[in-house]
Amino acid sequence: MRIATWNVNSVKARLPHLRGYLREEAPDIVLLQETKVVDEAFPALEIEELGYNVAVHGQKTYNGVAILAKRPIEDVVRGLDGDAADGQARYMEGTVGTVRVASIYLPNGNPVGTDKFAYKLSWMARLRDRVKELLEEEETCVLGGDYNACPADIDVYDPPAFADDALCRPETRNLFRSLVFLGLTDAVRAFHPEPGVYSYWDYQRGAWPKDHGLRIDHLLLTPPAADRLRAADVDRRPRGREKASDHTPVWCEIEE
DNA sequence: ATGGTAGGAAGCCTA
Repeated sequence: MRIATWNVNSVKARLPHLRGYLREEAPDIVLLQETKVVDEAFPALEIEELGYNVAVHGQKTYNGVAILAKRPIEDVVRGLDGDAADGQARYMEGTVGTVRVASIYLPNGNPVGTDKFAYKLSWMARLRDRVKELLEEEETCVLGGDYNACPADIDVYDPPAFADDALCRPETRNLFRSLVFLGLTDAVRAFHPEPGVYSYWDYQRGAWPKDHGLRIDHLLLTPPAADRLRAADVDRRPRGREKASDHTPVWCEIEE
C-alpha cells in the first residue's frame, strides 16, 4: 500500500489539485497538513466521491490535519498528550487496515528565542513521548507530516543561511534525532541518501525555479512498518503547477 | 535589496 503525506496549505484553495492527485496517483492513504478549516467546513463530499474515507482535526484559519484513506479509518485520536492547554490542531492518528498512521504538523518555531520556539521544542518532546508508547505497543506505524525540521545540512539548499533558523537549529535537530533514534526509519532518507531531496520550496524569491528547497516533510516508520518498506520518494510534480502548495507530496510503499 | 509571495482573515498574522 502507498502512503503519502502532503502539506496542502489550505485544503479549500488546493481542492482541485488535491482531487487531481487522488485521481491520478490514487494512494491508499494520504496524510494532510495545514488544512486551515474547521471540521464542519472540510470538503469531505468532494473527496469521498473519489472513493476515500475522511477523518479530520481542524481549526479556524491555522493548522489543521486530516487522514484520507480508501479503506475505513478506525480508532481516530485527535491531539497530542502532555499539554491540556494546547488548542492547536496539529496531530491525529487513525488505523487503516493493519497500519496505524499519524498526520503531523509540527510547529514552525520561528523566530528562534521566542515562545514559538519553546512551544516547538516542547511539542517535539511530547511527540517523542507518544512515539515511545507506539514503539512499546510494537505497532506497525507510519508517522507522516510536515516536521518543520531539516535533519541535516544535505536537506538544505543553503546551510549557512539557515543555520539560525528554527528548522535547522541544533535544538531542533537534536530532538528530531532523538525521535528517530528511538528506532524509527526515515523512509525517504533510506532510499535517497543524496543531498537535494527537497519537499518544500518557499513562495518567495523564485525558490522553486531555482530549486532552493528544504526537506522538512517526512515519513517515519516503526520497525514493523520498516520491515515492510519497499520504496519511498518525493513527488515533485505537484509543486510545479499553477496555484501550487509550497510543499509537495512525499510517499512510501509498504508491502501488504 | 532586511526585500519577496501565498492564504485566511479582517484591516494583520503565520509561514
